Amino acid sequence: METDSLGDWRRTDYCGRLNARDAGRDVVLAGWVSNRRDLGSLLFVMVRDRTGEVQLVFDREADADLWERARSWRNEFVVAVQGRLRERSLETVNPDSPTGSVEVEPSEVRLLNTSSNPPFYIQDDLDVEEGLRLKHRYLDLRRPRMQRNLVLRSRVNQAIRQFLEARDFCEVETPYLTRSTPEGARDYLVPSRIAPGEFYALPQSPQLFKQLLMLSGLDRYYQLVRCFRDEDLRADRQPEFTQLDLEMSFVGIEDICTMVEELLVQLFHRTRGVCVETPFPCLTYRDAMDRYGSDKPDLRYDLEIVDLSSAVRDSEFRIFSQTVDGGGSVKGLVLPGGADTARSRLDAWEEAAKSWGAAGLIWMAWDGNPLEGADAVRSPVAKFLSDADVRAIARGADAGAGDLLLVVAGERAGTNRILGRLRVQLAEELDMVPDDDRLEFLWITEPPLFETDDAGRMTSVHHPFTAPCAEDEELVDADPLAVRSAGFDVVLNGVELASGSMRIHRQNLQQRVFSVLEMDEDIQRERFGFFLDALEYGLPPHGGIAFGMDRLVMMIAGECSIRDVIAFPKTTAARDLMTRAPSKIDREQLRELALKIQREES
RNA sequence: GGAGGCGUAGUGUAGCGGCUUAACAUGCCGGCCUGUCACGCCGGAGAUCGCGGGUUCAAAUCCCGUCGCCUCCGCCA
Repeated sequence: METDSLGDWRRTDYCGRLNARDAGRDVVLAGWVSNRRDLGSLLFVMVRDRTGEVQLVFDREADADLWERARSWRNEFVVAVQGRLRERSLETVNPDSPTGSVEVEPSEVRLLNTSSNPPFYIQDDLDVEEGLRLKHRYLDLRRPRMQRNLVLRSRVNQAIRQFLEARDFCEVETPYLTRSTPEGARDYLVPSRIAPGEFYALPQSPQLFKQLLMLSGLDRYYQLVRCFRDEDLRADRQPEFTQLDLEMSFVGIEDICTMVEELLVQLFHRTRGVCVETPFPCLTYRDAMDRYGSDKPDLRYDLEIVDLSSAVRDSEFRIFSQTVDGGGSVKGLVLPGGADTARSRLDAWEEAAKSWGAAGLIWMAWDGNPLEGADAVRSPVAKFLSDADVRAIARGADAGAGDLLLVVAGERAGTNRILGRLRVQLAEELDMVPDDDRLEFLWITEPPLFETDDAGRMTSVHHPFTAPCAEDEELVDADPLAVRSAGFDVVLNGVELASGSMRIHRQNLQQRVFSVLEMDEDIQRERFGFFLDALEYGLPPHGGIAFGMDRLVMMIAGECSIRDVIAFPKTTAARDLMTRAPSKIDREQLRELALKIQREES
């Protein structure tokens, strides 16, 4: 099909911004045909650009030649049109469209490019396999909703920069080709051509660089920076992701937190027009685990974990009393009005709890008034419980008639974890998560500094540069697992949005922490020598935080997957279906990098 | 590494041993239509049922394997 050149035509307006106030003007528009309605000698064509769409009207009686040309247009053809914008007559106004009060009467049109029929409709309420969207991402991104998300993301970035620049933060770029520092996630590695057999690692975060910038005296640093972690993917996790990384010198936790709250208030106000309340509620890690069984609890619903340990300490039911005797916990969740829950569902919950490591899940349903004692409750263990037990449990759980109590007994941390997962599942299954735009921010503070991994080795909960709480510093060598860190996370609706901490700024403490992590001096020198050297030259007290930008934008956009706010994301197998990366490389490239591919064992 | 779900015209689904020449919707192509906006009406084309193997007289349908996508667990300092 023959196409025209744009020539000297220049767009005067974006389609989506036209309204009745513009009526009477001559306009030049350019965009993609989004829809045609051919009524015979009358033809309506919608033209779409980044901002929206507007209707063109071609009338054979008005201009047979133009009408004939427009009739050959198909969806997604690229067109430019020159014409008069006119107000629609009252009966023909479309109240559902932002530009529904106007239409364009073209005087001349140019077909700038044709298009094959796209594999899916370019419209918002589409329901196609995500793989197909990713393969044709450039078309997926033509959808208004995706464009809105990209524009939103740009605005968020802009608002962040403006906020931080106004507070004397300085954006510094740090290297992507850097040194592998084992610990933490798997590195993405880049072979060096010039140094055969040696590798760069892509940064898991600019952590050490930003601390060194504090040493340099930059005082306040930030960066919107790509980070890389070679771990398995999730709906909220990509192998390359963007962080808002920032660091401040001569501050305490509260300075960083206050500033972050102000930033979030401004961000949500500017981009979504909502008021975020500050200060955010604050939970210690321990409280969060005890009350919600999670270090990122969703506070949009209650369903708090109740501790029944003291209520059942002297219970005749041995499983309860012995658990408490042995230092464990008996805890539960109360479902108000849940007494009539179907047996099959209770069984399914027990199965789930067992799959998470629970010895069992005991349910107690109060059909009558709990004060009546054992007669009022139905439970598989009812026969083991005395009247006094049942009353004490009901009191401890604050359960009333019609309520259901789900109980797990066992070691404290495990019990919390299991109930925490059950809490999330119950909330989803029973529709307890409000579907309004509620935003429940909170801080989680004082997480442990260390934990042990499966093999019993000591590892950092956050990273090895996190400072311990001042009052716990003495415990670092003596009882490392008891040490609380000066770390803090921002949680929003059950999603970890940001994680920060005060950092270690004295070499001696840093070395003690490395030692706890079972790194002897040789290993410390080999892995972090440059950093330990630097610590001799006056590192100021400092701390910082890093936001997951993909998650943040996802939350602001109201999307459920970070893939919907990333222009070109990867699948759960870390593939790019559009470019088909990763891909094999040719022998010559391998040779140049001094690499050999080991044949797969079959 | 593990668990689950999905895979059938361009797209979204139905069919789940033989009533199928694989159905429906939408998109696409053609025709008709002067106020549509999910336009409408009429007609048409379009599918090696993801791939490979097996069971069976007979497989889209059952079994095994494999690939791809999604969700979750492990993992993500």
